[in-house]
Amino acid sequence: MPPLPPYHGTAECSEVNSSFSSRENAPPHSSRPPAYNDHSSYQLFHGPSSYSRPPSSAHPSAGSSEHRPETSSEQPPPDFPPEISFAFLVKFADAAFALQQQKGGACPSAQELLQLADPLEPCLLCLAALHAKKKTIITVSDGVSWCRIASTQLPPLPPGSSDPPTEEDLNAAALALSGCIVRLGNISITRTPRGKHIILARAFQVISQNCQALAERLQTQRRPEVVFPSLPEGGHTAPPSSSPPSYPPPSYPSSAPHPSSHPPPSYPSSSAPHPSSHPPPSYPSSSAPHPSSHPPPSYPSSAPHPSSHPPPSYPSSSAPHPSSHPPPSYPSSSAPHPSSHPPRAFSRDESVRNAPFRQATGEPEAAAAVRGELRQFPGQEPRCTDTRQAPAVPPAGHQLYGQQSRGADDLQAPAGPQRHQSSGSHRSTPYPAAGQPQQGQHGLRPMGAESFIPLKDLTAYVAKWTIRARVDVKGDIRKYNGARGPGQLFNVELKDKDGEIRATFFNAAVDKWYNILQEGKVYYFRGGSVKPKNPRFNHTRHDYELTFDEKSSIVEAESGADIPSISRADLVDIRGIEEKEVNSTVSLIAIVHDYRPIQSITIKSTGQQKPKRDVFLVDEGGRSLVLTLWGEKTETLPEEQLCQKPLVLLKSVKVGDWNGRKLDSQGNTRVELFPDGNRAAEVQDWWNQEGSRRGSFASLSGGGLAVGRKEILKSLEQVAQEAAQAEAAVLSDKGVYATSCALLERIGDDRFSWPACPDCRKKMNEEMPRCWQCPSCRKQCEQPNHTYMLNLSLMDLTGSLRCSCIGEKAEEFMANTKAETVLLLAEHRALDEQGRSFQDIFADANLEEWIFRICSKYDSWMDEVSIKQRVVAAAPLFRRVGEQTQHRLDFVRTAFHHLNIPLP
DNA sequence: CCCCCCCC
Repeated sequence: MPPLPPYHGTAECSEVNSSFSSRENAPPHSSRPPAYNDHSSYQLFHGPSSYSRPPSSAHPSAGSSEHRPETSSEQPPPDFPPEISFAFLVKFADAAFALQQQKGGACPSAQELLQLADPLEPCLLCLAALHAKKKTIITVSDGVSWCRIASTQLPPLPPGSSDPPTEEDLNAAALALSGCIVRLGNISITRTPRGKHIILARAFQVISQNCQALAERLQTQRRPEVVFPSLPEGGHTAPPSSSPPSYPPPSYPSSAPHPSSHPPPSYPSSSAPHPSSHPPPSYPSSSAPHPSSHPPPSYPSSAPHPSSHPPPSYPSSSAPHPSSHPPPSYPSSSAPHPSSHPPRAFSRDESVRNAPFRQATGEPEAAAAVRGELRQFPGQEPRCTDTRQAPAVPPAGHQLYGQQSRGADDLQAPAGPQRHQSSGSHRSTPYPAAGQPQQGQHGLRPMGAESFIPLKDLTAYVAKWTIRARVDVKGDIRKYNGARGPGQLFNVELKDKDGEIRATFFNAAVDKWYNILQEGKVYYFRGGSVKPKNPRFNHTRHDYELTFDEKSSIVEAESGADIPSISRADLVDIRGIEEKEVNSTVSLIAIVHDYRPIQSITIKSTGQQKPKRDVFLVDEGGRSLVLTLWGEKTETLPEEQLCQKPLVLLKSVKVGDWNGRKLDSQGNTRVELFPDGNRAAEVQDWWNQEGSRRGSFASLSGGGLAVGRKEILKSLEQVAQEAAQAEAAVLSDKGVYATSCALLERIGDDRFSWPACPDCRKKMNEEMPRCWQCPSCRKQCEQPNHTYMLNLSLMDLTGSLRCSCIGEKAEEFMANTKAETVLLLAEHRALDEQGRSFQDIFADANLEEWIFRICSKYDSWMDEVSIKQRVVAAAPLFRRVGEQTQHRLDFVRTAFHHLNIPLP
């Protein structure tokens, strides 16, 4: 297709103009130019093209036209079929606007918009098509502009094709779509994190094949791509309208009912599997045609349906606009615009300029941050050629410690675990020169008196040495089975003023020294052996390591104030951990703002039990991060401390990547309550003044899902494929985990919970009113624990995926409402405090984009084993469609203003 | 002489 821009792979395209128009909704108005007809607003947003253009006097959208793409000034060919139009997308706006009026200014819900847009079946001329990666990419035109639409449906195959069809068959079939008029079913528009728009058609159907000549003619002419007005970042799925097409501009009065120029679509409604002669492409396990992608429209009969009801005519005398926005009086076109949204230009370029997400949209910080990370994954749009890259979201409150001077900022040496009780008193202790041991405070002259050497000077070639060092970290005792039988050992990390080294104690030395050595204290060490370290296991800043035995000499030193405990330069803040590589080691100071009970975990490899406790850390960045304390480290933070939300220093914790980022204690982790130093004071001050007043913190890990930079996002197709290819052992055990960015198209609202046993979670039976029994564990209680089991339909460019979501995680999709509440709403047909019915709660969840953590596992039901997907965590990506609608409505007002049309 | 670092 030489005149058409090359296909870049992702059906990215084209935003069809979904902006708002006045059209039929516009009242008759004296200033309205005669040429202002059904399509003038289309031009307004679409650029100077094609359809009859309003005189420029009525079209003063200054500042916008120069941003528009060059568009052809041609009319569509006169023989162009009337059903072909992009206007269906524009219609949506009218209907939404009308609905907003009806709702007294409130935004239509996503569900309402969806119903407005029903049946979502525009007809367009196919100029070109191709089939790739189970997608059919159709380039369609309305005679003036073009866009691409992706569908997961196969192109219709000629009879006699092999089954399953080969790639060649599919490509040939796609090619044959050129010149056909296709009806596109079940359309949605989504916006990718990088601002591209993707139009998806769940299904398409060829309704006429004899427009080849038309298509060829158009293919040889350069025609503009349809461009959406630039929407705010976070722009989102807009179910477009598809009322009976109205092209070319007819001359019916603007307020008249829409002439229904077409018979109702002859194929079943969009919710049914498409009756194509060929089955839809089959994805592993998940790709069956969506059985109920849209509920049957239960649209209130009084609502204006764009295709069946005359749109409201908004008499100019009507009451003041009930919108929450400034009453738009719009006295004249020269008056300052009252809208908070300036007239917008409608080019992609502008959407780039608007890119700084948070500022532009007030989007929640977490979502912006997630998106900031998403921009790190060009793989999400593999062939995306544009270079726009919104600036990374700067981590709020982020501070750099690396450049700080040492010394004053360094933490002072702790005297032991209860250091905070004697804070700061060591600071004035004069620093003794190395090699000149001090007189003991009690006249005691320790054996180190002869001299000691700095750690950094210690090598295998120093014959007889004494060192003076702090036990910076004392590791746990570890049992092992070596070549020479079982043994035990522990490590310490020794530190002096300007060096560090690791030392190990084996077997008898463990018995002798483990209890004597105390973390944080300073000792003179003598009689150890020095050997080169193995850098694979030992990451200290020293080339050697030490071994002490039971005959070594270790004597506590009198003071250690000269040896800083930890340098501020070594401390990271929580936001900084996002950047850290998985498995790296970090140290930080933070507040423990929450904690979980100690659990006993069975270690898979050994079968032994190990205690574990999750605690939640926060610092002035406001991000929460979970730290798992393992084994004996659980004892470092006892409950009575935890409940006071203490300040802690964590030295050498490992960065993990479960649900984003987390931390794990290691054998050599040091946990210190109430550390000293500037950094400690900083965090504590923040907590005292601000943090402690906040109820919750956005999580970098744990409950909510934050996608770390290193996380690879997978398409739903990949998720299903990789699950299908995974080892059976993994699928039946842990499951295969993947993270995906997708649209939550719908949550099934029939059977969304089960009465779970509070003890074993099995389904309980109600033996009699207020008497439930668990058939599994025999527990009896008055009230079961109603637990969500949601059926989610996810959708992305590559297809759809059915997932379940169980338990508390599911509450996130349900406006944080408990299953029991939703059940009650359903039972009593009641409304909650926000006036929502149970269907509203489901409806409001639809069409939101999330980052999903999906676990694929074997599941057996009725003796049949299949792979099931479960959402184990999710982070919202964009704001609601409804919010976007609000923005678009503002946009309409601006347009009305510029057209000199008074708003009703 | 160890060198494991865990669980959802």
